[in-house]
Amino acid sequence: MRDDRVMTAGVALLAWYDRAARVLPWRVSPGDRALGVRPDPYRVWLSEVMLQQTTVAAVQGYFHRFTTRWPDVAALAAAADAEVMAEWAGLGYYARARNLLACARAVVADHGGQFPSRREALQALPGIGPYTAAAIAAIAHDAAEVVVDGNVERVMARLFAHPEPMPAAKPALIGLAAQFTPRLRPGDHAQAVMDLGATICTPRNPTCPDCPLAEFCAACAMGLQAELPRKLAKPEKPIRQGVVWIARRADGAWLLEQRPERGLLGGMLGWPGTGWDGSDAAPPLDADWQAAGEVRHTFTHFHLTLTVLHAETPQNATPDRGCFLGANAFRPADLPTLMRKAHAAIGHS
DNA sequence: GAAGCGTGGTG
DNA sequence: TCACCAAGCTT
Repeated sequence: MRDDRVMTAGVALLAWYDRAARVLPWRVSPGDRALGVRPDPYRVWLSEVMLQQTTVAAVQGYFHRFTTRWPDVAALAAAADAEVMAEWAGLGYYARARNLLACARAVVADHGGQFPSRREALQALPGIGPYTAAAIAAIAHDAAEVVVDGNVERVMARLFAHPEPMPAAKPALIGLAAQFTPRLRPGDHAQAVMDLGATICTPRNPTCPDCPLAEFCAACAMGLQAELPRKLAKPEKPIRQGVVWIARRADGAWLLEQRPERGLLGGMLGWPGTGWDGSDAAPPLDADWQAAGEVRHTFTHFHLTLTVLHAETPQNATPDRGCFLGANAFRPADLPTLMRKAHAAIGHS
């Protein structure tokens, strides 16, 4: 596409954004942005981290609870690890929560409590990679950064009918995104592409008749919009098995343990159990273990079938693993979803 | 560079 | 039902 045509397409996209921008709690509307209002970098950062590989619908409630409880980066930096992990429970990719805290503390300790404004400094912080650094710089500071996420890749692949499959196409798509990013309003431009990708130029069944870029789009002209970007087939997910032991003491306390910092569900609370790779383990204490059900759960790269065993234990029980957590202190909502499912499988409160 | 890392929605 | 997918980062 000719340069002036690309520029015209960018203008059309911003015009569409000015009337169709989604209203989101971490955003400044394009109208307010034009008046010089800028979003709070803390809220932009928090939203961007939560939105990594996660839908807006899933993030909304978490964002509201986090910002209510910890309204600024200093408050979050001062929070206890377990409180933040519990608040993140259910959102997934728990390394994000650990990095979130590490980042907040680094901003307080090394940056005087102010988020850096430059992309390079942002990207040096925990949990902030190339995308998130560019997004914060562009959205919070209107820096002329090229913001490339899955939406941008998809829109670029279609707009320019780039046939190369992902992820090999990434460098070329970054180049196209750089060509497409305007010098004026780069923050609004980035958010406009996100909105377009989320509402019109969707992965499946894009609604080209509603698209402000339709007349510029090479894929749409060729009817290829649903085929792009091409992706290589993913390997099949193996099925793994495991067991969890859910013990309830006479006083109502639950036997839980904190999982190792690294790895799956790292740092989260969970029920003592076996590994999920065929490795064996002994129950955390001797008891009359009863089969309570089976839970099926799918992670990013495998399916899991979890056998849930349950036992009532005497008040003086001394487990080999984990700690009893009082009935008042235990909330299923503090557990990752898999562990909530296991708790639900035993069928009482 | 590839693998590991969650979950809920959807077609 | 089930495979695919979402505003990626880390190792």
